[in-house]
Amino acid sequence: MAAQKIQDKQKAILEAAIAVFAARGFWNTPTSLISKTAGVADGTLFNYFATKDDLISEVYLEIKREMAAQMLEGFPSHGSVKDKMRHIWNRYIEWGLLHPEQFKVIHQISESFTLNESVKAQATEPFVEIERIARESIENGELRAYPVDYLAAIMDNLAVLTVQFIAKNDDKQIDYKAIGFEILWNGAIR
Amino acid sequence: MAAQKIQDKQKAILEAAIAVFAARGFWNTPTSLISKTAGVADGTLFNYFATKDDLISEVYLEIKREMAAQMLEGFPSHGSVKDKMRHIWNRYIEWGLLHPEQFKVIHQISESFTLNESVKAQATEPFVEIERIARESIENGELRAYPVDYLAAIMDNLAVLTVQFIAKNDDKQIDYKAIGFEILWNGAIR
DNA sequence: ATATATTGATTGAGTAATCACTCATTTTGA
DNA sequence: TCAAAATGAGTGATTACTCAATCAATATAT
Repeated sequence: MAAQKIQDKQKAILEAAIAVFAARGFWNTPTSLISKTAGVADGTLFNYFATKDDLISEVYLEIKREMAAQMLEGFPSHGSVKDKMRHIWNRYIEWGLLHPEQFKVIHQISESFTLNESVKAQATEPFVEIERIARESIENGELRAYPVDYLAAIMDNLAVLTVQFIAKNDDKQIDYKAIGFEILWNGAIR
Repeated sequence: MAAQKIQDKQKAILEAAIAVFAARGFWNTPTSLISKTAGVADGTLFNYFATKDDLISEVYLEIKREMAAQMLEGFPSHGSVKDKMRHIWNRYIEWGLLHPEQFKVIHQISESFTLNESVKAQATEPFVEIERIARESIENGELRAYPVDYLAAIMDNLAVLTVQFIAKNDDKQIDYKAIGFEILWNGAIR
Protein backbone atom coordinates (compact mmCIF):
# COMPACT_ATOMS: atom_id res chain seq x y z
CA MET A 1 0.00 0.00 0.00
CA ALA A 2 1.22 3.48 -0.80
CA ALA A 3 2.99 5.34 1.98
CA GLN A 4 0.51 8.17 1.53
CA LYS A 5 -2.45 5.96 2.29
CA ILE A 6 -0.82 4.61 5.40
CA GLN A 7 -0.21 8.11 6.69
CA ASP A 8 -3.80 9.04 5.91
CA LYS A 9 -5.14 6.17 7.96
CA GLN A 10 -2.88 6.92 10.89
CA LYS A 11 -3.93 10.53 10.74
CA ALA A 12 -7.59 9.56 10.56
CA ILE A 13 -7.24 7.46 13.71
CA LEU A 14 -5.41 10.22 15.56
CA GLU A 15 -8.01 12.77 14.57
CA ALA A 16 -10.87 10.50 15.55
CA ALA A 17 -9.19 9.90 18.89
CA ILE A 18 -8.86 13.64 19.50
CA ALA A 19 -12.52 14.21 18.69
CA VAL A 20 -13.88 11.51 20.97
CA PHE A 21 -11.37 12.18 23.74
CA ALA A 22 -12.50 15.80 23.76
CA ALA A 23 -16.11 14.77 23.99
CA ARG A 24 -15.88 11.99 26.60
CA GLY A 25 -12.42 11.98 28.12
CA PHE A 26 -9.85 9.37 27.20
CA TRP A 27 -10.48 7.05 30.15
CA ASN A 28 -14.07 6.90 29.15
CA THR A 29 -13.64 6.13 25.46
CA PRO A 30 -13.31 2.57 24.17
CA THR A 31 -10.88 1.97 21.35
CA SER A 32 -13.79 0.56 19.36
CA LEU A 33 -15.40 3.99 19.33
CA ILE A 34 -12.20 5.53 18.05
CA SER A 35 -11.91 3.05 15.19
CA LYS A 36 -15.58 3.43 14.36
CA THR A 37 -15.24 7.21 14.28
CA ALA A 38 -12.17 6.90 12.09
CA GLY A 39 -14.04 4.61 9.75
CA VAL A 40 -11.72 1.62 10.18
CA ALA A 41 -12.11 -1.79 11.74
CA ASP A 42 -11.35 -2.40 15.41
CA GLY A 43 -8.28 -4.41 14.54
CA THR A 44 -6.86 -1.78 12.23
CA LEU A 45 -6.26 0.59 15.09
CA PHE A 46 -3.87 -1.94 16.58
CA ASN A 47 -1.96 -2.21 13.33
CA TYR A 48 -0.98 1.41 13.82
CA PHE A 49 -0.75 1.68 17.60
CA ALA A 50 0.37 -1.24 19.72
CA THR A 51 -1.77 -0.33 22.72
CA LYS A 52 -4.32 2.24 23.74
CA ASP A 53 -1.68 3.90 25.90
CA ASP A 54 0.58 4.23 22.89
CA LEU A 55 -2.21 5.89 21.00
CA ILE A 56 -2.76 8.35 23.82
CA SER A 57 0.93 9.25 23.87
CA GLU A 58 0.92 9.73 20.11
CA VAL A 59 -2.13 11.95 20.29
CA TYR A 60 -0.30 14.05 22.83
CA LEU A 61 2.86 14.34 20.75
CA GLU A 62 0.96 15.09 17.56
CA ILE A 63 -0.89 17.97 19.17
CA LYS A 64 2.25 19.36 20.80
CA ARG A 65 4.06 19.34 17.49
CA GLU A 66 1.27 21.18 15.66
CA MET A 67 1.11 23.71 18.44
CA ALA A 68 4.82 24.37 18.51
CA ALA A 69 4.93 24.98 14.78
CA GLN A 70 2.17 27.57 15.03
CA MET A 71 3.66 29.31 18.03
CA LEU A 72 7.10 29.87 16.63
CA GLU A 73 5.84 31.15 13.28
CA GLY A 74 6.55 34.85 12.87
CA PHE A 75 8.40 35.01 16.16
CA PRO A 76 9.85 38.54 16.65
CA SER A 77 13.44 37.46 17.20
CA HIS A 78 14.66 41.06 17.28
CA GLY A 79 11.82 42.52 19.30
CA SER A 80 11.74 43.41 23.00
CA VAL A 81 11.14 40.80 25.66
CA LYS A 82 7.60 42.07 26.02
CA ASP A 83 7.01 41.70 22.28
CA LYS A 84 8.34 38.18 22.35
CA MET A 85 6.22 37.26 25.33
CA ARG A 86 3.13 38.82 23.88
CA HIS A 87 3.68 36.99 20.62
CA ILE A 88 3.83 33.66 22.39
CA TRP A 89 0.87 34.56 24.56
CA ASN A 90 -1.31 35.65 21.66
CA ARG A 91 -0.39 32.71 19.49
CA TYR A 92 -1.09 30.29 22.28
CA ILE A 93 -4.50 31.75 23.02
CA GLU A 94 -5.40 31.96 19.36
CA TRP A 95 -4.33 28.40 18.79
CA GLY A 96 -6.45 27.28 21.72
CA LEU A 97 -9.50 29.07 20.40
CA LEU A 98 -8.94 27.77 16.91
CA HIS A 99 -8.41 24.17 18.07
CA PRO A 100 -10.62 23.72 21.11
CA GLU A 101 -10.61 19.93 20.90
CA GLN A 102 -6.86 19.63 20.72
CA PHE A 103 -6.52 22.15 23.47
CA LYS A 104 -8.87 20.29 25.74
CA VAL A 105 -7.32 16.93 25.04
CA ILE A 106 -3.73 17.99 25.55
CA HIS A 107 -4.64 19.51 28.86
CA GLN A 108 -6.57 16.42 29.85
CA ILE A 109 -3.72 14.08 28.99
CA SER A 110 -1.05 16.08 30.75
CA GLU A 111 -3.24 16.29 33.85
CA SER A 112 -4.20 12.69 34.25
CA PHE A 113 -2.11 10.37 32.18
CA THR A 114 1.36 9.28 33.12
CA LEU A 115 3.46 9.99 30.07
CA ASN A 116 6.73 8.14 30.00
CA GLU A 117 9.96 10.11 30.14
CA SER A 118 10.83 9.72 26.49
CA VAL A 119 7.48 11.18 25.47
CA LYS A 120 7.88 14.05 27.89
CA ALA A 121 11.30 14.82 26.49
CA GLN A 122 10.03 14.82 22.92
CA ALA A 123 7.16 17.10 23.90
CA THR A 124 9.23 19.83 25.53
CA GLU A 125 11.87 19.80 22.82
CA PRO A 126 10.19 22.41 20.56
CA PHE A 127 9.91 24.80 23.48
CA VAL A 128 13.54 24.92 24.52
CA GLU A 129 14.00 28.02 22.38
CA ILE A 130 11.38 29.86 24.38
CA GLU A 131 12.97 28.78 27.62
CA ARG A 132 16.37 29.97 26.39
CA ILE A 133 14.97 33.43 25.75
CA ALA A 134 13.50 33.53 29.23
CA ARG A 135 16.81 32.58 30.86
CA GLU A 136 18.70 35.19 28.86
CA SER A 137 16.24 37.89 29.76
CA ILE A 138 16.60 37.14 33.43
CA GLU A 139 20.38 37.38 33.15
CA ASN A 140 19.97 40.74 31.40
CA GLY A 141 17.77 41.89 34.23
CA GLU A 142 14.86 42.34 31.84
CA LEU A 143 12.79 39.81 33.73
CA ARG A 144 12.32 39.17 37.41
CA ALA A 145 14.48 36.35 38.70
CA TYR A 146 11.69 33.89 39.30
CA PRO A 147 12.26 30.22 38.53
CA VAL A 148 11.82 29.79 34.80
CA ASP A 149 9.92 26.52 34.99
CA TYR A 150 7.53 28.04 37.49
CA LEU A 151 6.94 30.99 35.18
CA ALA A 152 6.43 28.71 32.22
CA ALA A 153 3.88 26.70 34.12
CA ILE A 154 2.06 29.83 35.19
CA MET A 155 1.94 31.09 31.65
CA ASP A 156 0.63 27.77 30.47
CA ASN A 157 -2.05 27.56 33.15
CA LEU A 158 -3.12 31.14 32.75
CA ALA A 159 -3.45 30.65 29.02
CA VAL A 160 -5.54 27.53 29.44
CA LEU A 161 -7.78 29.34 31.86
CA THR A 162 -8.08 32.32 29.55
CA VAL A 163 -9.07 30.19 26.60
CA GLN A 164 -11.71 28.51 28.76
CA PHE A 165 -13.12 31.85 29.79
CA ILE A 166 -13.20 33.24 26.29
CA ALA A 167 -14.85 30.09 24.99
CA LYS A 168 -17.40 29.96 27.79
CA ASN A 169 -18.30 33.64 27.80
CA ASP A 170 -20.19 34.88 24.84
CA ASP A 171 -19.96 38.32 26.43
CA LYS A 172 -17.51 39.70 23.92
CA GLN A 173 -17.19 42.92 25.92
CA ILE A 174 -14.58 41.38 28.18
CA ASP A 175 -11.18 41.10 26.54
CA TYR A 176 -9.79 38.19 28.52
CA LYS A 177 -6.86 37.82 26.18
CA ALA A 178 -5.65 41.34 26.94
CA ILE A 179 -6.44 41.16 30.64
CA GLY A 180 -4.65 37.85 30.91
CA PHE A 181 -1.51 39.24 29.35
CA GLU A 182 -1.61 42.28 31.62
CA ILE A 183 -1.83 40.04 34.65
CA LEU A 184 0.99 37.86 33.42
CA TRP A 185 3.19 40.81 32.57
CA ASN A 186 2.57 42.86 35.72
CA GLY A 187 2.73 39.90 38.01
CA ALA A 188 5.15 37.40 36.72
CA ILE A 189 7.41 39.17 34.33
CA ARG A 190 8.36 42.67 35.31
CA MET B 1 -27.12 0.09 64.41
CA ALA B 2 -25.93 3.18 66.16
CA ALA B 3 -25.86 6.34 64.09
CA GLN B 4 -22.21 6.77 64.99
CA LYS B 5 -21.21 3.45 63.47
CA ILE B 6 -23.01 4.27 60.24
CA GLN B 7 -21.17 7.57 59.96
CA ASP B 8 -17.89 5.84 60.68
CA LYS B 9 -18.41 3.40 57.86
CA GLN B 10 -19.38 6.12 55.42
CA LYS B 11 -16.33 8.07 56.44
CA ALA B 12 -14.13 5.03 56.06
CA ILE B 13 -15.34 4.50 52.52
CA LEU B 14 -14.86 8.16 51.62
CA GLU B 15 -11.36 8.15 53.03
CA ALA B 16 -10.45 4.94 51.26
CA ALA B 17 -11.76 6.41 48.04
CA ILE B 18 -9.62 9.52 48.45
CA ALA B 19 -6.52 7.44 49.10
CA VAL B 20 -6.91 5.19 46.09
CA PHE B 21 -8.13 7.97 43.80
CA ALA B 22 -5.00 9.94 44.65
CA ALA B 23 -2.81 6.97 43.87
CA ARG B 24 -4.42 5.74 40.63
CA GLY B 25 -6.97 8.29 39.44
CA PHE B 26 -10.68 7.74 39.85
CA TRP B 27 -11.32 6.40 36.36
CA ASN B 28 -8.75 3.78 37.00
CA THR B 29 -9.93 2.52 40.36
CA PRO B 30 -12.54 -0.21 40.69
CA THR B 31 -15.11 0.14 43.43
CA SER B 32 -13.96 -3.24 44.73
CA LEU B 33 -10.57 -1.75 45.56
CA ILE B 34 -12.23 1.07 47.45
CA SER B 35 -14.31 -1.29 49.56
CA LYS B 36 -11.32 -3.53 50.16
CA THR B 37 -9.25 -0.55 51.28
CA ALA B 38 -12.07 0.60 53.55
CA GLY B 39 -12.31 -2.88 55.03
CA VAL B 40 -15.91 -3.52 54.01
CA ALA B 41 -17.58 -5.88 51.58
CA ASP B 42 -18.14 -4.91 47.96
CA GLY B 43 -21.85 -4.69 48.52
CA THR B 44 -21.57 -2.41 51.54
CA LEU B 45 -20.23 0.42 49.43
CA PHE B 46 -23.49 0.43 47.51
CA ASN B 47 -25.53 0.62 50.70
CA TYR B 48 -23.97 4.01 51.29
CA PHE B 49 -23.55 5.31 47.74
CA ALA B 50 -26.02 4.43 45.03
CA THR B 51 -23.46 4.50 42.23
CA LYS B 52 -19.76 5.05 41.74
CA ASP B 53 -20.56 8.47 40.28
CA ASP B 54 -22.43 9.38 43.44
CA LEU B 55 -19.44 8.37 45.50
CA ILE B 56 -17.17 10.56 43.39
CA SER B 57 -19.47 13.54 43.88
CA GLU B 58 -19.58 12.93 47.61
CA VAL B 59 -15.80 12.70 47.79
CA TYR B 60 -15.65 16.04 46.05
CA LEU B 61 -18.13 17.71 48.38
CA GLU B 62 -16.54 16.25 51.49
CA ILE B 63 -13.14 17.64 50.57
CA LYS B 64 -14.55 21.03 49.61
CA ARG B 65 -16.31 21.32 52.93
CA GLU B 66 -13.21 20.46 54.95
CA MET B 67 -11.21 22.93 52.93
CA ALA B 68 -13.67 25.76 53.32
CA ALA B 69 -13.77 25.33 57.09
CA GLN B 70 -9.99 25.58 57.30
CA MET B 71 -9.73 28.57 55.01
CA LEU B 72 -12.21 30.78 56.79
CA GLU B 73 -10.78 30.06 60.23
CA GLY B 74 -9.08 33.11 61.68
CA PHE B 75 -10.06 35.25 58.74
CA PRO B 76 -8.93 38.87 59.33
CA SER B 77 -12.33 40.46 58.85
CA HIS B 78 -11.02 43.86 59.82
CA GLY B 79 -7.71 43.74 57.99
CA SER B 80 -6.76 45.32 54.69
CA VAL B 81 -7.64 43.74 51.38
CA LYS B 82 -4.09 42.56 51.05
CA ASP B 83 -4.22 40.93 54.48
CA LYS B 84 -7.44 39.17 53.60
CA MET B 85 -6.09 37.96 50.33
CA ARG B 86 -2.85 36.79 51.84
CA HIS B 87 -4.74 34.93 54.53
CA ILE B 88 -6.77 33.03 51.97
CA TRP B 89 -3.70 32.42 49.86
CA ASN B 90 -1.61 31.10 52.74
CA ARG B 91 -4.36 28.94 54.13
CA TYR B 92 -5.04 27.45 50.76
CA ILE B 93 -1.42 26.60 50.12
CA GLU B 94 -0.94 25.25 53.61
CA TRP B 95 -4.03 23.13 53.34
CA GLY B 96 -2.80 21.75 50.05
CA LEU B 97 0.56 20.82 51.51
CA LEU B 98 -1.03 19.31 54.58
CA HIS B 99 -3.55 17.26 52.59
CA PRO B 100 -1.82 16.32 49.37
CA GLU B 101 -4.20 13.46 48.60
CA GLN B 102 -7.32 15.54 49.01
CA PHE B 103 -5.73 18.32 47.03
CA LYS B 104 -4.83 16.03 44.19
CA VAL B 105 -8.20 14.35 44.12
CA ILE B 106 -10.27 17.50 44.18
CA HIS B 107 -8.27 18.90 41.32
CA GLN B 108 -8.57 15.66 39.41
CA ILE B 109 -12.33 15.50 39.86
CA SER B 110 -13.00 19.08 38.91
CA GLU B 111 -10.84 18.67 35.81
CA SER B 112 -12.27 15.53 34.38
CA PHE B 113 -15.54 14.55 35.94
CA THR B 114 -18.81 16.17 35.01
CA LEU B 115 -20.32 17.22 38.31
CA ASN B 116 -24.01 17.91 38.14
CA GLU B 117 -25.24 21.41 38.77
CA SER B 118 -26.57 20.75 42.26
CA VAL B 119 -23.19 19.45 43.37
CA LYS B 120 -21.43 22.42 41.83
CA ALA B 121 -23.77 24.80 43.63
CA GLN B 122 -23.17 23.09 46.96
CA ALA B 123 -19.43 23.23 46.41
CA THR B 124 -19.17 26.96 45.77
CA GLU B 125 -21.55 27.88 48.56
CA PRO B 126 -18.89 28.16 51.30
CA PHE B 127 -16.87 30.51 49.13
CA VAL B 128 -19.52 33.16 48.49
CA GLU B 129 -18.15 35.15 51.41
CA ILE B 130 -14.78 35.42 49.74
CA GLU B 131 -16.38 36.48 46.50
CA ARG B 132 -18.40 39.14 48.30
CA ILE B 133 -15.23 40.66 49.70
CA ALA B 134 -13.70 40.75 46.25
CA ARG B 135 -16.70 42.52 44.75
CA GLU B 136 -16.75 45.10 47.52
CA SER B 137 -13.07 45.81 47.15
CA ILE B 138 -13.48 46.44 43.45
CA GLU B 139 -16.29 48.89 44.15
CA ASN B 140 -14.05 50.67 46.67
CA GLY B 141 -11.35 50.91 44.05
CA GLU B 142 -9.04 48.77 46.19
CA LEU B 143 -8.82 46.11 43.51
CA ARG B 144 -8.51 46.32 39.78
CA ALA B 145 -11.81 45.91 38.00
CA TYR B 146 -11.12 42.51 36.51
CA PRO B 147 -13.93 39.95 36.35
CA VAL B 148 -14.20 38.40 39.78
CA ASP B 149 -14.76 34.85 38.59
CA TYR B 150 -11.72 35.12 36.35
CA LEU B 151 -9.62 36.34 39.27
CA ALA B 152 -10.94 33.58 41.49
CA ALA B 153 -10.04 30.98 38.90
CA ILE B 154 -6.56 32.45 38.52
CA MET B 155 -6.01 32.38 42.25
CA ASP B 156 -7.17 28.80 42.40
CA ASN B 157 -4.98 27.66 39.52
CA LEU B 158 -1.95 29.54 40.72
CA ALA B 159 -2.33 28.02 44.16
CA VAL B 160 -2.63 24.50 42.77
CA LEU B 161 0.46 25.07 40.70
CA THR B 162 2.34 26.49 43.64
CA VAL B 163 1.50 23.53 45.84
CA GLN B 164 2.71 21.22 43.11
CA PHE B 165 5.99 23.08 42.84
CA ILE B 166 6.57 23.14 46.56
CA ALA B 167 5.76 19.46 46.85
CA LYS B 168 7.93 18.47 43.89
CA ASN B 169 10.91 20.63 44.76
CA ASP B 170 12.87 19.62 47.79
CA ASP B 171 14.99 22.68 47.14
CA LYS B 172 13.75 24.60 50.12
CA GLN B 173 15.66 27.68 49.01
CA ILE B 174 12.89 28.78 46.71
CA ASP B 175 9.91 30.26 48.53
CA TYR B 176 7.21 29.48 46.01
CA LYS B 177 4.48 30.43 48.42
CA ALA B 178 5.80 33.98 48.71
CA ILE B 179 6.65 34.31 45.04
CA GLY B 180 3.23 33.06 44.09
CA PHE B 181 1.51 35.63 46.22
CA GLU B 182 3.70 38.40 44.85
CA ILE B 183 2.75 37.40 41.33
CA LEU B 184 -0.91 37.22 42.20
CA TRP B 185 -0.86 40.54 44.00
CA ASN B 186 1.18 42.50 41.45
CA GLY B 187 -0.56 41.01 38.49
CA ALA B 188 -4.12 40.36 39.30
CA ILE B 189 -4.99 42.41 42.27
CA ARG B 190 -3.47 45.83 42.33
C1' DA C 1 -32.56 -13.55 83.73
C1' DT C 2 -33.34 -16.05 79.46
C1' DA C 3 -35.36 -17.14 75.21
C1' DT C 4 -37.41 -15.43 71.14
C1' DA C 5 -38.70 -12.12 67.54
C1' DT C 6 -37.86 -8.20 64.76
C1' DT C 7 -35.36 -5.04 62.35
C1' DG C 8 -31.94 -3.50 59.47
C1' DA C 9 -27.11 -3.63 58.21
C1' DT C 10 -23.54 -6.63 56.07
C1' DT C 11 -21.92 -9.87 53.06
C1' DG C 12 -19.77 -11.81 48.77
C1' DA C 13 -20.85 -14.94 45.07
C1' DG C 14 -23.10 -14.12 40.95
C1' DT C 15 -24.46 -11.43 36.52
C1' DA C 16 -24.50 -8.99 32.53
C1' DA C 17 -22.01 -5.66 30.28
C1' DT C 18 -17.90 -3.80 28.59
C1' DC C 19 -13.21 -3.57 27.30
C1' DA C 20 -8.45 -4.05 25.13
C1' DC C 21 -6.46 -6.86 22.27
C1' DT C 22 -5.78 -11.31 18.98
C1' DC C 23 -5.60 -13.78 14.86
C1' DA C 24 -7.39 -16.59 11.10
C1' DT C 25 -9.33 -15.07 7.05
C1' DT C 26 -10.30 -11.83 3.34
C1' DT C 27 -9.35 -7.84 0.55
C1' DT C 28 -6.39 -4.73 -1.82
C1' DG C 29 -3.21 -2.95 -5.09
C1' DA C 30 0.94 -3.45 -7.57
C1' DT D 1 0.28 -13.67 -8.33
C1' DC D 2 1.47 -12.29 -3.95
C1' DA D 3 2.84 -9.62 -0.04
C1' DA D 4 1.02 -6.40 2.93
C1' DA D 5 -2.90 -4.34 4.98
C1' DA D 6 -7.58 -4.66 6.70
C1' DT D 7 -11.10 -7.06 8.90
C1' DG D 8 -14.30 -8.30 12.77
C1' DA D 9 -15.81 -12.28 15.39
C1' DG D 10 -13.85 -14.16 19.31
C1' DT D 11 -11.36 -14.25 24.03
C1' DG D 12 -10.26 -13.59 28.58
C1' DA D 13 -10.19 -10.19 31.91
C1' DT D 14 -12.40 -6.69 34.40
C1' DT D 15 -16.17 -3.98 35.92
C1' DA D 16 -20.30 -1.86 38.37
C1' DC D 17 -23.91 -3.39 40.55
C1' DT D 18 -27.54 -7.06 42.56
C1' DC D 19 -29.69 -9.87 45.89
C1' DA D 20 -30.60 -13.89 48.68
C1' DA D 21 -28.64 -15.31 52.73
C1' DT D 22 -26.43 -14.18 57.13
C1' DC D 23 -25.47 -11.70 61.08
C1' DA D 24 -25.86 -8.43 64.99
C1' DA D 25 -28.29 -5.40 67.94
C1' DT D 26 -32.21 -4.33 70.28
C1' DA D 27 -36.97 -5.03 71.83
C1' DT D 28 -40.40 -8.08 73.67
C1' DA D 29 -42.25 -12.09 76.06
C1' DT D 30 -41.90 -15.57 79.45
